[in-house]
Amino acid sequence: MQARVRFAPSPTGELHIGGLRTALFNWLFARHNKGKFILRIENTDTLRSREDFTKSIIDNLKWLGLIWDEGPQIGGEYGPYLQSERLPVYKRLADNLLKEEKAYFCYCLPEELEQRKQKMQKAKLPPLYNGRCRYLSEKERKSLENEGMKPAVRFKVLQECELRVKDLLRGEVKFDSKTLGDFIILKSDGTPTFNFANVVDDALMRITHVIRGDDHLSNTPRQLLLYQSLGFKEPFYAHIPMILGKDASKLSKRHGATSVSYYRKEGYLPWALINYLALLGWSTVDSQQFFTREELIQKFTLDRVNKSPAIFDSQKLEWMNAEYIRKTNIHELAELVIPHLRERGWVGEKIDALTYKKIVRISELEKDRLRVLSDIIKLTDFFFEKDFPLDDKSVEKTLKKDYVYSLLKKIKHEIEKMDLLTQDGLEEILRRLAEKLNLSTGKVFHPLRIALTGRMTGPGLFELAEVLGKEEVIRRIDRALKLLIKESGGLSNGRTPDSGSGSGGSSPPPPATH
RNA sequence: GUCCCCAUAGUCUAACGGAUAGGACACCGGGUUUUCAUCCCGGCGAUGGGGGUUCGAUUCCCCCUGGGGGCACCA
Repeated sequence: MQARVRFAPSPTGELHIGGLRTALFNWLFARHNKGKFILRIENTDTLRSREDFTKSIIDNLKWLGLIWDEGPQIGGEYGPYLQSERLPVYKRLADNLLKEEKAYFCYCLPEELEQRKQKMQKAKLPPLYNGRCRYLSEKERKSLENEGMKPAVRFKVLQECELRVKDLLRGEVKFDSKTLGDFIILKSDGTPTFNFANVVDDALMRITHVIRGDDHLSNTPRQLLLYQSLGFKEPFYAHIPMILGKDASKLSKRHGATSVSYYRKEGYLPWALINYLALLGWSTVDSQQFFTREELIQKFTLDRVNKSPAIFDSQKLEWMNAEYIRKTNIHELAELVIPHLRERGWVGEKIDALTYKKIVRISELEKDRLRVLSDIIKLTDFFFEKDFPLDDKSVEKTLKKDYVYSLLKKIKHEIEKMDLLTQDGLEEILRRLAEKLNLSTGKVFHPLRIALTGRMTGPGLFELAEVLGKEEVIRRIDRALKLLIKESGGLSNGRTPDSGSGSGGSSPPPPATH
């Protein structure tokens, strides 16, 4: 028998990290077993379901490469795959249950139910439905109906019995039907509830293995009852551990970003996300960390899925993303980085050959510093903006040393003599200059770095200077010189500069004259 | 409250009932580098508690504790 599994998100929000992990395990299971992976949209909550969420979920799954074999947009022989298009199916099966007296109409109002529930909780009783509408006579029903009451359909939990969930991960889990209580299968507006729609669709879509979050384990006995009453064969179950937030409660918005869209926007690579998530609750004997797609499919089996919940560690995800960025070749990386540059307004829709070359080179230079793709923005402003800001601390600590003014002048002079500013050429000039002035190389490199980039950190000085080009480098040195003139104007008006290095022998720059 | 699930370092995890309890992230130290990052080397750090079973328990059983989830006309 061919394995058929499904991912059945409800479009009441963005695709969630936890949902994605469930989708991933299903997908891996299907691919590993050469079975089918089915996508079904559970949009029976008419109030909260939104079409744009459906679109977004579908879009994100595609982005991640978790492609389904049957489902929205591609169809399949067990469709439709949107629950909102399957209403007649649920109605028909609910009618059958009514006819067989396995279900009954319930006229209780939501407010009544809520009140009763609270009472029972106060009395420290399990808050189950009390069965008020279970034994209504035909007459009573008619009169309620005449009052215009729209009933819900409630499933009758008849016999007291032990329900056994055969879970592939946890073994046999037993439940007592007494703890269940009659539950609604069709709401008064005619839409099915989760337990009902889920069972009906899984059965009709020939789902063989239900792989889903641990939080559904306690729903399973109700579903088992439905399978039996409907005359369907129950599937195999695998309840995988949930993903928790830092405080070990169910991962939710208050733990920070949980939507796949967010990670996509930030610049996480789809496979990094998948690789990281695969390791949350699953592992190989040797604790292998990195997997190619083929490897993961080949190695993934349910029997190596852990039973205990896992805390989502965004730091490790970030590390893994950085690892994958480093493994990306520079042309691919450039392509990945371009949308971020575009969004920032640093490049336009059309990119000419020269700009493209520059982006490729910058990607290469910054590669080791990127943890997420959007980091490119804060790292490379000096490559794209003429008037990038200078870091105050760096200016204070390094640029304002009194030997720097004359040093920068000399560097500028040397550069002006070059035909073309090349990486090697600049290095030679600066090293020679350092030797001549009896300065350590650092003393020469650092001030120039700040003049060119505004900060102490970044790619190799010679490399980045070559990207900037001769003219721009000179312009930036001038900018720094002007700044020093202004600053020292202030200094000569009272404050004394804290003593400089002594070597270098430069005279203090002239006071500003404006 | 009740039912169910879970329990190895801060985090993710490995370990036929038999190793100094292994790996990864984070953290700390050192080295390489013009800086940052990368890279390399090293370090810190765990079987929740109590009972059994056994020659021997991380591993099997029971109790306790702790955490989580369900008990909706949400999914």
